[in-house]
Amino acid sequence: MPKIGMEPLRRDALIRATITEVGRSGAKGATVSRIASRAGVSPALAHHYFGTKDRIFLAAMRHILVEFADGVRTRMATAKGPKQRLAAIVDASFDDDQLHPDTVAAWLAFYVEAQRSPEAARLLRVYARRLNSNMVHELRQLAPEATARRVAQGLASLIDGFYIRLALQDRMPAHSEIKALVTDYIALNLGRI
Amino acid sequence: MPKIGMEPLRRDALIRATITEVGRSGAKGATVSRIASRAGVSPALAHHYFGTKDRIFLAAMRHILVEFADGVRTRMATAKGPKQRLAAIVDASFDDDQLHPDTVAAWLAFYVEAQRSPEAARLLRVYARRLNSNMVHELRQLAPEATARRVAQGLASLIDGFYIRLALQDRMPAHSEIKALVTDYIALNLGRI
Amino acid sequence: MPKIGMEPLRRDALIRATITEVGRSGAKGATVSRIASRAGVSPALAHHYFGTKDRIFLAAMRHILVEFADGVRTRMATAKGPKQRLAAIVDASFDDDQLHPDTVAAWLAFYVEAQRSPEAARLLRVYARRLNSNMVHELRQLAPEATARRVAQGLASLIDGFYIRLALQDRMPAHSEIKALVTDYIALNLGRI
Amino acid sequence: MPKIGMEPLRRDALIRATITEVGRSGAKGATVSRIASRAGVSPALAHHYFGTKDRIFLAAMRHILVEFADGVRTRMATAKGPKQRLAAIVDASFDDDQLHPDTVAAWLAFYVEAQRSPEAARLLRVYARRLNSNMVHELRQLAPEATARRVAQGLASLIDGFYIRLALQDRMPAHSEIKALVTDYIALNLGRI
DNA sequence: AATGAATGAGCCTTCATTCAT
DNA sequence: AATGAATGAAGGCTCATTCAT
Repeated sequence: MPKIGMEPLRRDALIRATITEVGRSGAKGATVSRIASRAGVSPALAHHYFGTKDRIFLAAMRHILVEFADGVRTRMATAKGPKQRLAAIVDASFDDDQLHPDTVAAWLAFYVEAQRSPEAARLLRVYARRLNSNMVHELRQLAPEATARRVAQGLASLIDGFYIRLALQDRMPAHSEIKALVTDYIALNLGRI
Repeated sequence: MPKIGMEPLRRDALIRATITEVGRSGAKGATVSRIASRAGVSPALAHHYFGTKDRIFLAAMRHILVEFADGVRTRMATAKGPKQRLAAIVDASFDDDQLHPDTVAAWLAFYVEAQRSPEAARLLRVYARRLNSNMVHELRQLAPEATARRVAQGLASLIDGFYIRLALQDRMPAHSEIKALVTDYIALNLGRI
Repeated sequence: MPKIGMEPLRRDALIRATITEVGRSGAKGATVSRIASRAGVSPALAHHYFGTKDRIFLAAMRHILVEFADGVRTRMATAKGPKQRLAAIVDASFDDDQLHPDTVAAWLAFYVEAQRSPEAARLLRVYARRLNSNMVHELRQLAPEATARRVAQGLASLIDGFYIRLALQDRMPAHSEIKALVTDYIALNLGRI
Repeated sequence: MPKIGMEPLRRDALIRATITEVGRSGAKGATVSRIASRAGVSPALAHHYFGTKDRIFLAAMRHILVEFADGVRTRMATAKGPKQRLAAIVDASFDDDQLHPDTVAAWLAFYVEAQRSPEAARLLRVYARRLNSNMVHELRQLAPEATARRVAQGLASLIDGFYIRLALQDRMPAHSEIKALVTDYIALNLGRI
């Protein structure tokens, strides 16, 4: 019983199913069949909407990045001053939604997949640069240019590092503690301001 | 031209080929055929020596971890005092050998694979715990227990973060600069000692 | 030209192809490729419908056993008295359909395969017990319990023995003569009733 | 440490290993490697002595048939009169050695294999004919030619039938009971002589 | 006499993808 | 709009067999 206006719903369901499936079964285990079946549709429909598996993956990646960007933007809107705006970025990174195990695992899997997909790499680059320029822009108001660039590098690495460890290591600190560690990093680097 | 005593040579060649292949083609693209052919042998021989693809991967992972552990141990041997010993760990982490693009990529791929392989996860856990206990042990001589544990977490995350970014991001700082950033992290946290 | 409702047709074709192929090439020679190609489909489709080769084999075995059971049931329906019902079993066993060389050979091959497949063994056990209880039930009306059990054993063995010899020996008697030999066995054991 | 005069020992060990292995793992599961390893030698040596796997199997089959023939011959030597000589054949068939589960299973497996190996089929035919002519020869002294031929057929089938059922069915009667059933068959057919 | 080394051939199985309906 | 039907291509793995030592 085909209905009209189903397309956006199906696309969304498939994207969510992809993230969950990649998170749980890994990039290798996430077959089109499984993704489709999780979304409640046939594998053929997934191809109908996305063309290839790569494009399904790409769409899912884009979805994750957009959600993160939205999280940053929302928090930025109400933040006052560079310090609060830096905190907004950190907050968005360690938002409970973003830290859902499936999402973290999927993020990591996509991250790695990106090494072989130029398009995925481009996506990641765009996001990374935007994030970096955001950080540098705020940091520059608190420290010299060179320091700002340096701290931005460290900050991004620290965040990514916690992500990968959350995905793979057991015995990790609580989310709140992680956030505190990242915030500390900023404070330490800029001196007790 | 079959000779005797080939086994260790073949095993080694296959392990190296695995690391290179995983680094370049990813965990998915690294088929037994490609690995074997890179090692100059038939796929059947790879199975003859390792049994399954999983075990080939495991052996390669073990190889990477052992090499890293050796690097740490060697540097530790000549290091004097906790600060130098911490520096030894950082040094070993950013050794030029360890930072070879193929190795970094392979390390990352294995890291992710570990989410589905209990045995690989175990390997990683052992290595992570040893590293952590090493760090904590040194840090405890420079700061209170709680601080030591906290800094060790941040330190490990920072290192992992740089690794993943080295594998995936362009425009990364020079290795020396990265090492400086990590060293700074320790210094900042322990106060200018 | 894919049509709808193909599944039962394909399953059937594959099962028949399996029996023929196992009969002609043996259990070892009957590869999924050959079976599929005999059924006019790709090997992938065979897996699509049956999952594994084992399950294809199992389905084929079940088919043979069900056909035999049907033959018995049909003949039983119109048989009057225990002697006729015993004859019905013998008749069904040496029905021309059941005695088709491919079927006999397949039956034998499956019979042997069953030694390593618990599920196949279970299938065979069920069929053997049903057959035995059928025989004993009829024989008991013509002779004491102990005799009935004994003759049922001999009868089943005699039938199986002729089967295996039909599959493997040359210079076998005609089907009618075999049937007479089996019928004689009953008569001899129960006395000339 | 190669020794001289090892050949017959190795051949024998390999043949025995083949029978055991085929009995336990089936014709499919009995690989040259497993057979060789059970015999305590390398797979290469098995080929050195027998050339191909088929020839190893053939040798094992021949071994079983010869052992059976020896059993018959030995018992025949001391048997007096046709009835005792028929009993000798039955006795040899249900000798405890011949009924060892591995041997029965192997016998059956070879029996089936023979359908695809002309040489194995020839072996089997020779043995079957010799057995048949033995039986007929004795029976002819107790009954008319036609009866003798008929009973010989039934007798051989009954024996083969018990064999296959011993290999595959559970809940079989004791060996002694089986032997009695077979002996009864002869007596019933020849009248209470 | 015996084996470690090595491989070609082949099998089961999976999966992304296409197509007619 | 949606799917069942179907397959080509490829991958992991096994095994009989060969060969130099």
